[in-house]
Amino acid sequence: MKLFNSMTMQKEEFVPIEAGKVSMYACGPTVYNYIHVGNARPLIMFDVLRRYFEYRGYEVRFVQNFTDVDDKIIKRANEEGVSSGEVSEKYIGEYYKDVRGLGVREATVHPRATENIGQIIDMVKSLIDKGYAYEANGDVYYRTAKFGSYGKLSHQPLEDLQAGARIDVADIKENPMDFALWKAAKPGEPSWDSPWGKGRPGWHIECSAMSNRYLGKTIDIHCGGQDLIFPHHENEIAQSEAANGCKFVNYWVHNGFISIDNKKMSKSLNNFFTVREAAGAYGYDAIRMFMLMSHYRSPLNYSGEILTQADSALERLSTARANLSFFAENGVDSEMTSGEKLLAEGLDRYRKRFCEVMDDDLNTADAIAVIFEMVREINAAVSPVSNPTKALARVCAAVFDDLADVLGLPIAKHEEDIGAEVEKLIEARQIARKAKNFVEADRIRDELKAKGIVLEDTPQGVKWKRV
RNA sequence: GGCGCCAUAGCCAAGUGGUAAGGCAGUGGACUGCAAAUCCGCGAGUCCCCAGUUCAAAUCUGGGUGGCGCCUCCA
Repeated sequence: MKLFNSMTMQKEEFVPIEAGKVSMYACGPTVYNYIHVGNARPLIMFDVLRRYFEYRGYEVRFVQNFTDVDDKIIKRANEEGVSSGEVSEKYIGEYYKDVRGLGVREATVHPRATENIGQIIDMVKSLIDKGYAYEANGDVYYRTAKFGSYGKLSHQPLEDLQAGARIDVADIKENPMDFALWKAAKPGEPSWDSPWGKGRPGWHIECSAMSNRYLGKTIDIHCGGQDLIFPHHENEIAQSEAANGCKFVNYWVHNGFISIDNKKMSKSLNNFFTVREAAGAYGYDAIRMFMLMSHYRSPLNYSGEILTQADSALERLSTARANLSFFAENGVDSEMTSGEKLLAEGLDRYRKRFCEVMDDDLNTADAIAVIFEMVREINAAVSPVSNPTKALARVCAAVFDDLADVLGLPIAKHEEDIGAEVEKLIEARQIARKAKNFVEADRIRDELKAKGIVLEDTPQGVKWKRV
């Protein structure tokens, strides 16, 4: 499999540190608000990356943290007159609701910064001991000038970064580019005891400490949004490599942004839609489909129109899958015909093509195209006209489900019970149809449609679906 | 100023040297009592523009134009 590595800026063949295993770290949310649609992209895309590794037989250890102590959380807590712990607890809960709705599986571990203060302090101490950090008025800063390759991920030498940096005259830092590892406590803030007095961790050190604790000194893949490259990921490299004396990450994988009216969706521009809002209007499923339909590194413009398009596309897949369930129940009860056997065997080529495109830097847009092509063939073969066997419908469903599961495509696989009352109406309509009483038949169909149930007549029986 | 990204049909979007995938929308036909769904068919002659390399360029090179991002908390 090839992945685009932001460090080398090219696609590279993925070679795991340990055969058959993958360690992945993703920077998780700072929990002071609902997540927005832009935040959902890495969650969904790296969930797909993880699922695909598993599909290919890897054992994946995936760690995603919660930043649950931070200026913004404290600010929010003060505004609402509650503790910062209450704020983070609330939004961790809301995060899980959205993530479940989006079909994102839970990580192997979801560590919290506040559960790792000891590890963080140890790492800061180690950096001071090695000369990579210094204490100033209860704060501890990273000495960027000491880390020779600072800037290697963002491909900007330290001098260029300094040229663009604003310089605070009263700054206690040795260098404007130095960043805080530990912040001295201010009154009313959550704090922990440390060798430098009471304080709390800086943002960047959390991820270094947690990836080290849960995944080890060197990890296979570190992922996140492109806007984390600088300074966050750059700083993680400086911290981890200085403290551990070895390479931090083998593959840096970054997703592109979601924009609105061609401007980056961001909290600072206040041009974002929360996942909750978008899901309310178009459904969680449409959001996931929207993300999957393009490559994870491409810029993606959010609009209501495209979410509607994504939902329509998904509807076609859901209909096809429901059709397979229908014929698995109502198909011919015999062995597959020779023609069907041939078709069933041919389905493997879709599986193969699916893997080929996914192997090429996780090309989910192509992967979806492969599924659509497969669906076209299946729809033709498993239809009222072809009168297929149950066996064929089941084989098609199995392949369909396998591929859909890799992408986490939200496709309902099993129809729930329709209810006795509706079944009676469907039966009454069938009697009316047989008697050529189409006025009555259409009346019943309209009645059910008003209840959100759409009927389709086939020689094999009446199909229904909720809309 | 430094670094980087993007430009393909009405809309979304793959494709990085060899006759332009896929989806949404639209439209013609088949099927249906009528529908719905489905299947078959139809749409890019400037793949932003110009020049170059090549037997061959959406794809490579150079130069434009337009848009975006990072350099500051941000997925």
